[in-house]
Amino acid sequence: MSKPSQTESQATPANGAAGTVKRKRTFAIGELAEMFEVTPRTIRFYEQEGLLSPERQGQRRIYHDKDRVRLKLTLRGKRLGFTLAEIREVVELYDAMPGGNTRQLHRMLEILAEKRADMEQRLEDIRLMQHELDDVETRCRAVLERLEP
Amino acid sequence: MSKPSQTESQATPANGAAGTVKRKRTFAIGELAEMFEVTPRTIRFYEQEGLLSPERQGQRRIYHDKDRVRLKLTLRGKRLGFTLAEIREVVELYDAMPGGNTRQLHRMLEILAEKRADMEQRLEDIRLMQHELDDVETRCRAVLERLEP
DNA sequence: GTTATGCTTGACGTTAACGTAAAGGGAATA
DNA sequence: TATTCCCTTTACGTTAACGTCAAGCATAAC
Repeated sequence: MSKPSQTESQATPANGAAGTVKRKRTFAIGELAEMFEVTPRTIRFYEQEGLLSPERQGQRRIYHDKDRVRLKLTLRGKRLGFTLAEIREVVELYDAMPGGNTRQLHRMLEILAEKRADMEQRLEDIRLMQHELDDVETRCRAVLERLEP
Repeated sequence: MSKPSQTESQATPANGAAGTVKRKRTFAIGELAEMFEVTPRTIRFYEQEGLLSPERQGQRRIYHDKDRVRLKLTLRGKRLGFTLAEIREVVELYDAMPGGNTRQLHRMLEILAEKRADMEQRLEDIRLMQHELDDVETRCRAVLERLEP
């Protein structure tokens, strides 16, 4: 595939040594980028699209663990073929949840149902694809068997 | 989603009535397009990209059942997030299979293994996503419970 | 001090996968 | 015969999701 279908490659934790107070770990954009094997540009782009809103210290962006999690979810959504707009829609509603009005909550349930149906369709597609892979491989090996003793 | 995640909506079989010889059914581009809920443009584009090679009668494209199947597989591949280039790579090798040399066959097995790994990653992503959906829905309903008696 | 590293904000470029409009052919139907 | 469909090719337009400079700031290392 063209997409980096990895999960998250833990970078070396620069702070938070054993025996120390579990200080809130933060990340620079480059660290986060390396973690997930994306470019800083990608992360800035996601921010511009309303998917992330990191803290600032002066100019610099400071990412907390919640940002890291959100990035992870975003990338997972991408691997599943969701557009950034779709992901943002969920994210925004999710942020508005505590204290969200009833209408928003119901809208959220609607979206959840849609996504769920989507996942089911994807599962079915994957199952079918796997069967085809099995099929092709079987035939492939059969031909090879006749060519190589 | 933006994508038409449907399977195939059987169009009315214009020929092949009961009791008739199972005449090879063919399709015009418009019929095929309607079947899969895509535009003719999309189908022509796939041909241009080497994914389809329909028969011609004069100018007109005539699609046989094998073309229909190939289109179906292509669209499934798309729903799974494969690029047209990736799909074509498999399709081309698949066409070259009977009579294909050993090297090609082994290359095919390689690709199959890759795709298989990809499917596994996708399954994992879907499982994780489903859990998150469950999670969010639970919390969503909890909040609603406190708002609506 | 200066060199290097890593960050910042523009801003224009690129690719995939089509969309859309123009101009025309041919057969069937009114 | 004229109109209506459905098809054809050509060609330029569009959108999403970044890539790729360029120019500049700040801090850490030498």
